[in-house]
Amino acid sequence: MQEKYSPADVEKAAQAHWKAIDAYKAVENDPRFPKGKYYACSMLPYPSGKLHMGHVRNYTINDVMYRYLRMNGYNVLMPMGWDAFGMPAENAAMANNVPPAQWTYSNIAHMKEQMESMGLAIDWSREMAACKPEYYKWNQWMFLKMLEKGIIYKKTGTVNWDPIDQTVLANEQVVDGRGWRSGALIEKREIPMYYARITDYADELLDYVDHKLPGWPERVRIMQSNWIGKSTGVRFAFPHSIAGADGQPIGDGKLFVFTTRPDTVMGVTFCAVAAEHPLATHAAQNNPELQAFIAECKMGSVIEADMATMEKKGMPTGLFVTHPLTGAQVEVWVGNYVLITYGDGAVMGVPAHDERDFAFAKKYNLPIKQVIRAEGQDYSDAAWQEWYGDKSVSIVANSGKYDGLNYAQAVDAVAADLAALGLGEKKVTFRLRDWGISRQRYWGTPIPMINCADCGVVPVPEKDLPVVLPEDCVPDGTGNPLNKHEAFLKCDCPQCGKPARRETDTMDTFVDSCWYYMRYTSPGSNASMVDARNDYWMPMDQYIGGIEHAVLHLLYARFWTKVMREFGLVKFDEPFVNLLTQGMVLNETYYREDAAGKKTWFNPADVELTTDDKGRPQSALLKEDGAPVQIGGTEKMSKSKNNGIDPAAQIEQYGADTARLFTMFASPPEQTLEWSGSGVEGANRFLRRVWSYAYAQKARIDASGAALTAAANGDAQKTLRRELHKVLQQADYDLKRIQYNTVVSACMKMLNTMESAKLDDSAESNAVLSEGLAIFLRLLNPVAPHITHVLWQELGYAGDILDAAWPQVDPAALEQSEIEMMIQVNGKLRGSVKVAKAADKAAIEAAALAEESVQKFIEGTPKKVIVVPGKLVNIVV
RNA sequence: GCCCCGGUGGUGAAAUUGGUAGACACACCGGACUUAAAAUCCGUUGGCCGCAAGGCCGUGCCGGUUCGAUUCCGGCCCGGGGCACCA
Repeated sequence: MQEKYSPADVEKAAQAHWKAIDAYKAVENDPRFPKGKYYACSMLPYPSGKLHMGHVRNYTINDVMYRYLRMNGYNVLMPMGWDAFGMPAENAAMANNVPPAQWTYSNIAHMKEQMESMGLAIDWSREMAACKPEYYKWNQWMFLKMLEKGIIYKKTGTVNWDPIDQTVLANEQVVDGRGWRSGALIEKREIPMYYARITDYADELLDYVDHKLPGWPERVRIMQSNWIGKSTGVRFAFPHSIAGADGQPIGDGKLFVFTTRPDTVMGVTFCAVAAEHPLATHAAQNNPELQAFIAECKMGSVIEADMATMEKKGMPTGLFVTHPLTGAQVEVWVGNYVLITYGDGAVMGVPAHDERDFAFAKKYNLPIKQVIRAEGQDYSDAAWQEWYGDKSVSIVANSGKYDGLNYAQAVDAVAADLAALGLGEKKVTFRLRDWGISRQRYWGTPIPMINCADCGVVPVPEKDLPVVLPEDCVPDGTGNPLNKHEAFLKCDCPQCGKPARRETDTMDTFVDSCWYYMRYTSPGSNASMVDARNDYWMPMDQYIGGIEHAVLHLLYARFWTKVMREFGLVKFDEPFVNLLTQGMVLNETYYREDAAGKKTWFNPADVELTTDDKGRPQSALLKEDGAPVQIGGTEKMSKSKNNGIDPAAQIEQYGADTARLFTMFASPPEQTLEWSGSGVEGANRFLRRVWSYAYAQKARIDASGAALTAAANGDAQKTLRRELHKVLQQADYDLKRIQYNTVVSACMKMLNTMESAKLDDSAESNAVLSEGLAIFLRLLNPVAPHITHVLWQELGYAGDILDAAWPQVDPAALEQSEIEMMIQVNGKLRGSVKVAKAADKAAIEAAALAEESVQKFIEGTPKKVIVVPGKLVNIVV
């Protein structure tokens, strides 16, 4: 055994051993693991080139879970794969004139090496990459099945066009009116494309996320719920006879609106339509002023973020529609706050009971008619704002036959009357849109369709799948290179056999991540996308990934699963039973600002900090030139702030165990983690101490554990055993609730306890020590698998620590004849007293009252004495 | 604007969900070892008062419930995230 801890040697040896025995290959129904399967999976990485700290954190959490559960008898699966399609590869291709395929495959190779250097328990036999035909063939197969069932359909629609990336984005990919990757202002374009009917599943997706996913974090459930955005109300029409250019009534003579407050319908004093609404277009024909206003609205609507704060503006169209229940003529306005994309692009205006309508009516002097009062309140003294939002107390008033009805009654009555007129019905509206999956991009799954001059758009027959994406293209920034790839384009029409052209659009890469975690379960499955093995592993027991995927990926994957269920491919409703969203990794930032205000960011590794006597940072100097830089605060590690720490460099300097230990120790998995160079040093110092301690005690270790039963009679022995088992108990609890930072604390505490134990040289002491180290190494193993693997061997413990049984708390070790109880007087800590463990309440009370240190706080007889068993005594005076 | 999640020493954090606040670390300071430095080891470290024994205060702020509140309730302040003219 080496005297000094050498991470490089230790990790090389451990990793070679794992490789030699194929340690992490998971087999269905493996008899070695009696507790059954546990599928713990991380969100698959994009192969950007190298690992970042977010990956390290993600996979370490996954790995700790794996090792803990395996030692507890579970058949654990931890797979890995590559989100290998997507735009960065195209951008890199343009920059370096290399095909995306080549760039991607070499990145995968490099990142895989880095993962191996972390000592992760990955079953590589299940590795997948989204850009491999054997994978994306099944995207195409699902596409065709969904097309056949009408779950995918083609339509020409207004789409978000990203002018920098030259592609269409889903609504979800547009953030504040800008492309989620490029940051470019999004334009509207009309493009034919394929949509998936996720809205058909909106109700079920909402129901499960609201009520049936207890293993998901509350905030993710709320985010999804908001995203789906269910509203219940009534959709109804205002009849009219406004005719268009063709002489026919526009919209069949009906102006449809949607409202969640049909109980206020008698208070309508105007209608407002979106700038894009047919009535607006019609009215503008001979009205240049309105034309200009509509143009202004369309311009403004590009930047959604500004819309919320934008002033409510409108203009009358001069057109009138008929109120369906009163017959009154209602003027139609164009309003800049009405969205063409929601409902029917038109709203009824009830200024008395809607904040926006109220502001609008005030501004343009439109009538305000109150038709709601609060329960128990007079009609006259109710101000609209106070109870508009609270449907539970509103009563209809000033509305003829509806007077006196509460919300639910009014909705029913109004809906029934509108239905009788054939003008409306109850309706549920969602914020969620159908998912546009076509992308005008090269590096993705080809959409398996063929355009034939005679037959039109024809699906590729299943037998001809996969439609293989050529891997030799180099995009040049002028659109999709497939459009120039004759060998790809050229094909025969499956229907008529005549020469035809292939569709060149590819699928959104979110399709790839919809089901990859199921493909892991069925590697090599050629006859179907997943096989019987999927039934064994899925649904996934634990999914781990970043909060940034709380809506998009997780919603699409849930949708996809439900479609697969419909096709009989899976038997469950939801793919992910438990979800852990790990926190971001942060680091300090340093910058200099030039005269023009442009900031240059410096990597923390190149900056020297000076601190005051409390250790607070005072100033920062760039190592290179010794001149000061500004301290910019702690932010998410990113390229743009140049505050990333390279995991490879950390592993090189300290070893993987140190990197793992630090990332687990610094904060709980779900919280943000602040990088700290000295914290890493501390983690490394701990592992060096572990090694030195094991080295020093090696001669005393009796790995057989034979002497233990007779041992532990001395006070020091008992105390040590008690401490160790107590800490183990706590650590077990923390492992179960995935609070790994305190598990590391527990390891540190154990080492401290063993080091300071005052043991003699007896065989009994040696036995206690042997037990202690065996517990300690196994507890530390999930976090630091390499050093514990080697020490387990060096100290002569039996077998491979990987499959050692998890240490069990010995209740006998925890037993104490005497316990210390705290004494409070009026809730304030005043002293403590040792009492026999078996002491009854009266005895404890007496002992507490007799305690000298507390007596001076007690005058006369105590009013009351509260005894909390095993904890404390509170004396109330 | 609405909806979430946070706020605890100089710093990261803990407190098994109402029972000893600050575990475990980092940093700082002091000491040992060393010719010296690094490494290592030992010790102090929430604030205030006090020579000390000890006392008082203390988990963003103000109240409340309770024998007892970081934890529960009400109202504010601050930070982070999500949604945002959604009818």
